[in-house]
Amino acid sequence: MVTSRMKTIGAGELRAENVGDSVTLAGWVGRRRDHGGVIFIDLRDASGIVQVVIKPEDAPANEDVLHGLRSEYCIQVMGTVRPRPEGTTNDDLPTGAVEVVAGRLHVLSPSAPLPFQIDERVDVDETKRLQYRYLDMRRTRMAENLKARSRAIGAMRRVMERGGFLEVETPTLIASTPEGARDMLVPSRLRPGNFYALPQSPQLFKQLLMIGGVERYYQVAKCYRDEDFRADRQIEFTQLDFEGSFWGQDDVLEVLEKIVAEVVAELRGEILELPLLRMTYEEAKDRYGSDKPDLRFGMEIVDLSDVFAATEFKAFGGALVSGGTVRGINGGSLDLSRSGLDRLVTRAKELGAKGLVWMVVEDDGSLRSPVTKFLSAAELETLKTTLSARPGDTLLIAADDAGVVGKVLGQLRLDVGRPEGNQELAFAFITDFPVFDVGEDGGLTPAHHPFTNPGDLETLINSPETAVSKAYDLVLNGSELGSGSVRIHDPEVQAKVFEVMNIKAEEAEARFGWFLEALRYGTPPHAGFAIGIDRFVSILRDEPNIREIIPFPKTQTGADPLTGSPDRVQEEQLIELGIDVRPEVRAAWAEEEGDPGA
RNA sequence: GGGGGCGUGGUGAAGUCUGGAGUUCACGCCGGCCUGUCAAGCCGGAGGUCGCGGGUUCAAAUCCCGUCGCUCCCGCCA
Repeated sequence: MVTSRMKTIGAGELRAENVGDSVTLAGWVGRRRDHGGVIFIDLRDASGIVQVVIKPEDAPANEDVLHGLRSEYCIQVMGTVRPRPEGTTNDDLPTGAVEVVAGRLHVLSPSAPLPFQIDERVDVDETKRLQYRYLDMRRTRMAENLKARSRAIGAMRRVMERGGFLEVETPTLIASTPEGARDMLVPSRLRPGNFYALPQSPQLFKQLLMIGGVERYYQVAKCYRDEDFRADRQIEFTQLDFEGSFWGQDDVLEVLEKIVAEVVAELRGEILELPLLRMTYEEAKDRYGSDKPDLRFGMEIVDLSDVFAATEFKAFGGALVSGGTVRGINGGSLDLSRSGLDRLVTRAKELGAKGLVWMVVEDDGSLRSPVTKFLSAAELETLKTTLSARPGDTLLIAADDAGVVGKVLGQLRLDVGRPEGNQELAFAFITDFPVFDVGEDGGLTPAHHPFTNPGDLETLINSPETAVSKAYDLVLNGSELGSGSVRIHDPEVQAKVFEVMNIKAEEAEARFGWFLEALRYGTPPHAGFAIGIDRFVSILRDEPNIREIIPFPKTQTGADPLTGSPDRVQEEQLIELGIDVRPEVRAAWAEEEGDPGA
């Protein structure tokens, strides 16, 4: 596979049919088993591992290097493939039926003693792994993840090419837009005091491509958002970004289905059943308390407002009277102790609930709970029926306004029910997102970027809090894989949306005037999507975070332990850029360098 | 900005709650023996400022305060 003048075949490619071949191998010394008279080496390269047998009498010229071979030496072996002697084959290796008898052997490059072992037996501290990422990626886990990432991108490209999409690169030094995530900034030398931003997405450029007549565009695009890190968030990440003209929502979702199915087939060898589930935002919030529901398990949120419509229990009745709701989940056979149940109550309060009612269904069907005495027998019976309660089940009930109840029960559902080690893939498209998120104070914040088609303009203007936009997310196992929307192609609508989103006309003109201008020249209706490749592959590989899928990721504080970035620059560079570091930061530097103990 | 967890020879862990000599285990490393192993085996050896600083104490890896690093989460991520 990766042959050259220095090697004729990959170590991992050797099979019984190669017996008798003279081969030249090159790779790294994995495990070395030195029996004094005979030495075995597991020779590893990008294709896999093969056993090399070295006997001094077969290779007298090598005598001086043989016993000096150490882990991760880079070597070249000229030898002959032969079947392993009876009883010494290794069924755990694809190459286990054969071995290579070494003739000449060259050390191409010795290795210093390793900072950690290359084998998979121990979880090495991640900072150490990142500091020596080039060694970490010799280990199976990282090597396989890099291959999976490459294959996933390859599968995506196949679908795009098949669909006639044009790959176009958009600039990564662009104008800053203060809405949304914080921009990563790059100072300009030619215009001192001015800054580029790195793109949070290619959004406006791909819309310009639609206006430019490209019709079908895609790009494997690096995106940048200067926000805090999470297991599934880095400040730079990669998306498959695509857009189509004369498209509506269903056109986008159908292409997405092809992409997702191709990638799943490539990495999991599974045929995905299409079409994927579609669910509205409202339904997802109602049934799962989340806009990215984990659909691998049930435990749905059930509205109990009718059950307790006339209750005398103040916690429930009070919430209902003030326009709130009572909802519950059947947690199934949780079998929690009293302290375990109390922890759920504490958790619910952390999440914003005033309290949480738990009930355990006893063997005789009666309900054990601190609050049963406040509830009528009829209420308890209806409750059991409504939640399909069976002996052993634990019921969790919260009462408050719908937003709080959804958030609390949605999170408890995940805390209590999320299946560990479940390899199932539960995809869903979440559609009909609201235009605005309504804050606790009733304030409106845009739920999407202002280029999203807001649907019905009348609704947007008269009751913006209920407006539903043509925006959709792709969700997998409770993770948001990406989002997209039908875009605005009418400059009048675009201006109106800026207005509703509290971006003043002069400001919109100053910042997006060029884009409003572009919309005026026969803009086709268009729609698109962007899918997060790091997240997608990390879930398909069952990895706990996206760093395992990124070759050179950053730590939670944005540092790269290998190269030492970010780093201070020379004063001359700052002068050239016309910028200076603020005095308080310089003071902190001085303190750091002065007397660290003080 | 806030909350939780972790930091002990090169690597991974135990020891920390309940203070008493850097103690232990596995891997690796170095040397020796060994001709069919594949996590090779046997024998011997080296290697640590218990993240860093301060405090309490006769005595601190262990208790207290601070700080740094890593990590998970909330906020944030239109």
